[in-house]
Amino acid sequence: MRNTKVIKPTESELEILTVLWANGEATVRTVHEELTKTKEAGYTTTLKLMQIMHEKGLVTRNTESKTHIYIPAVDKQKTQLQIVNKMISSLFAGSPADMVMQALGGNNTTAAELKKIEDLIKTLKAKK
Amino acid sequence: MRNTKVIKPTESELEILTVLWANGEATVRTVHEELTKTKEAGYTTTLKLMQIMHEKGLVTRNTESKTHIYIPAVDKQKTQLQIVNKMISSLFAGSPADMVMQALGGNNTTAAELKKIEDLIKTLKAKK
DNA sequence: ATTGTATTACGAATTTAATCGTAAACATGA
DNA sequence: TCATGTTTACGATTAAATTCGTAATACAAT
Repeated sequence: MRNTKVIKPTESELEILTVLWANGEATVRTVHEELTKTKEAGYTTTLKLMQIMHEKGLVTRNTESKTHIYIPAVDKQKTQLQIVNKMISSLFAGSPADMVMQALGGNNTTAAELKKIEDLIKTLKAKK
Repeated sequence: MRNTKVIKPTESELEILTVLWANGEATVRTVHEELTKTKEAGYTTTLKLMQIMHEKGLVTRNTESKTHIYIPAVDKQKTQLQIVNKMISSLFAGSPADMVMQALGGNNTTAAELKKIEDLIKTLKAKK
């Protein structure tokens, strides 16, 4: 089986991946500016993190021009699922429903969002 | 406002909290034995973690008898919600529905669980 | 060419989390 | 009392994640 090695991104790495997923690809500067909308960070810190991510294989990069362009190398859906599943098993006794109830119950979820989920459930039930 | 300081439990601390929540209270030995069902861990490591949790205020403890009894000091629902919300905002662009769809879609969720969620949504919609 | 600016590379320092060895305190039972 | 086992306390070590200073490199403008 290939790809047995599951790389677990850290908190900071996830933030960076999120920017990359949203943009398809990005320079360090772009990522950094996106991040600093939310939190403090030095430029070289972001750079270093992205270099480490490259070593880990979380991203690839195009180094043709001096300003490197970073591309996410892990799938968004897969990564999200991996993290959500981990949380479900470690914090919700393996019950997705329990987790969903927390997520929906505590949040001011909009009617539109509830509808989306309802539809999803219908689809899932149909598959059974 | 009181309780401004939000303590963010680490991964290991969450595992311990989960045991404490399930039991109401527990000794280090109980917690440790519960943990080692799932993973490797030395007794003093578990002890140390629980002592640190006590320093942080994540647990209280009764030291009347030599064998101390630990009691969770943070609310289960609140803590779960805090973590789920953080994940929604950092990894799902703030959309609970997106997160739920990942959680349900990728998982082999049982029909019973789907039903539970459906009911929950009905309740939430009724409240609007 | 020279200067100024942006970028990468490198490595060190710091911080936080996790692990574990050892000793002291205490209780129990022989 | 003495030996044994359990528990706590303490501190050191390791490991992982994060931060950042500094230098080298490239590029552009003058």
